[in-house]
Amino acid sequence: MDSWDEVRTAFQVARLGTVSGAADVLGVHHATVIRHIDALEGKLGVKLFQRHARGYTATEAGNDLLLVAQTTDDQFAQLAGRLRGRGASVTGELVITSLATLSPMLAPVLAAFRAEHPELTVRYLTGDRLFRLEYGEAHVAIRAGTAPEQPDNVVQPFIRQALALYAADFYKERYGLPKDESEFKDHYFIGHDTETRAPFNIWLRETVPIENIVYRTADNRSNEDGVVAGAGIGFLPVKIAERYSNLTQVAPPRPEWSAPLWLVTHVDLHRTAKVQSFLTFLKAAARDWEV
Amino acid sequence: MDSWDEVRTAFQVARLGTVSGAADVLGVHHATVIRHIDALEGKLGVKLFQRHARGYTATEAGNDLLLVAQTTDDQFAQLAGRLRGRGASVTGELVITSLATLSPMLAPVLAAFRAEHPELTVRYLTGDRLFRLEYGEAHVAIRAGTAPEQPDNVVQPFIRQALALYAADFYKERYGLPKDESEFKDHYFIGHDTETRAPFNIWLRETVPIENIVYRTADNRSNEDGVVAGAGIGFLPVKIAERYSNLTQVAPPRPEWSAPLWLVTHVDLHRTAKVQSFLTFLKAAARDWEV
DNA sequence: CCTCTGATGTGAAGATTTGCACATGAGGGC
DNA sequence: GCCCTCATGTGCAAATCTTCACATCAGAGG
Repeated sequence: MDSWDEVRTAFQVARLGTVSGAADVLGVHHATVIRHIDALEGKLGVKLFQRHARGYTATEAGNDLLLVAQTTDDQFAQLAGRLRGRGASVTGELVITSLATLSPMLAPVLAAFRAEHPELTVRYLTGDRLFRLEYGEAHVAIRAGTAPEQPDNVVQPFIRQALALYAADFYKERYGLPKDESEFKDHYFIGHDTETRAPFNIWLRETVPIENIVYRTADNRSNEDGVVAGAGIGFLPVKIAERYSNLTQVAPPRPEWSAPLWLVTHVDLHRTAKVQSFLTFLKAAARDWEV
Repeated sequence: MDSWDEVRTAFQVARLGTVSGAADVLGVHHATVIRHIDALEGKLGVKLFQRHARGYTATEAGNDLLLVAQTTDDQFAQLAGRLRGRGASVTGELVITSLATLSPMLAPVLAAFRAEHPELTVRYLTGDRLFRLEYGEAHVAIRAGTAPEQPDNVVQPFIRQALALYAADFYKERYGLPKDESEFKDHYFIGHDTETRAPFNIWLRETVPIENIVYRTADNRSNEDGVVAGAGIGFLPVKIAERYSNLTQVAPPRPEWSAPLWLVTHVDLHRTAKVQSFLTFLKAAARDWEV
């Protein structure tokens, strides 16, 4: 059965009883209908209809086909309805991936977005490995660093996350706070263990003597924990630091410290209402994360 | 959803994950598959797949389609199996129509044929009105008289039903029997009420004085009842007369009395195994009905 | 009885679909 | 690191399918 269109044609003929009627419904010429039927009967080796001058009447085989094709027609109609609706509405799954750092900021946004769209299921993926948009693993990715340049991805600038230097009360009581940058050499800092291309990290290594970077971590979460514990002065996103009452801002955020974030979507999904709707929502919510 | 073939293409792509694989299975070029998908997505306004260099992965919409199309594919496969089997096997209905006269002879044949084909349902239609093969009312018709000449019907000569003259015991005891044709003028006969073109009836009216045809009936069954009741000498098919023990053959069957019978089938059904099988069976069984 | 309408059926022209060739790109294995 | 394989994607020619025009036929209605 390798031609579903012919089944569809036969279905309409069986339903309506005439070739001409079926041709009208299908929007094709009646000759086409006749040829479809002939072809189908030839392939199946069964007569589906008895031909007479007043129309086609279905044989037993034709009636059997009618029943099967009727349900198919119904199911396809339902499917088309669902699919067309899905294209224009915000339902189903929305899969977001980002660096784990952004989780505290993103979580309330995702929760609010889902609250606006009750039929939506949010999947928020963070992890060490990069989730690949190309394979449908996510609808939207938030990436840091230099602009990704993969061909099938739609990349747009998001925000520059405001970063500032913070010290915990424990540190302040023990070592005091630097009044300005010139006193940094007399203080202890928290930095990345490995040399990264992150702007604030480069700035840190250029400004502070390497021996003053006394607490080094491998990931952002550990870095945050170190700052909060008073292991040294360290960089934190402003939005994160605001969550702790025991932190004092040592220096206000500067643009040159922050790496740009990028919103990345797959080109196939970028135009969908679901993705567009979320992007708009996200950008509005992120306005005050900016430097 | 006005192109089931495109759904079928999308189904194979969703199932296999690659355009090339789907193209192989479908027996078309991969470019065709791509265009089908593009067309379908365009019509539905939804992305069914995310394209990447290693293949196509289905979106939620694509997975939805996959589920629906999978059942469709299964059902069509089953249907094709049933239909193809039906073309080559003797199952379903077999609808026969004939003059009511033939019922006594036909019934045992139909019973035996059905016994050979347990999946067959026999519908034997007799009645005043002619059942029309063109409208699918019957698979096989047995007609009397001159050869029917409708274009869509396949007509083949069947048999000439052996007719003979019979008298019942009641008649014989009261009037005796004619020794030969010359004594017919002294006997009473049973004939058709209206002038028919049936050969035996024409012969009767030419041979026997009209006033000797004293019992006239409108249909064959009444004619038979009249003969059996001894209302006069009358024509009966030999096969029918044999069923009665109280009948004496007044004159043996003659070819010129009998009208030819014809087997008629609709051209669309004539080549099917069911019809062919029945025709063969019927002709074998009818060999001894012949004149 | 005759016409008129609305069916099916078929050969030829036209339009759409398909197939082909080639380009491009991503992984896997040596 | 490089090649080799196997994907997708696209312009153009070819083949198929569709449409058109016309023929035929059955039945309804005067």
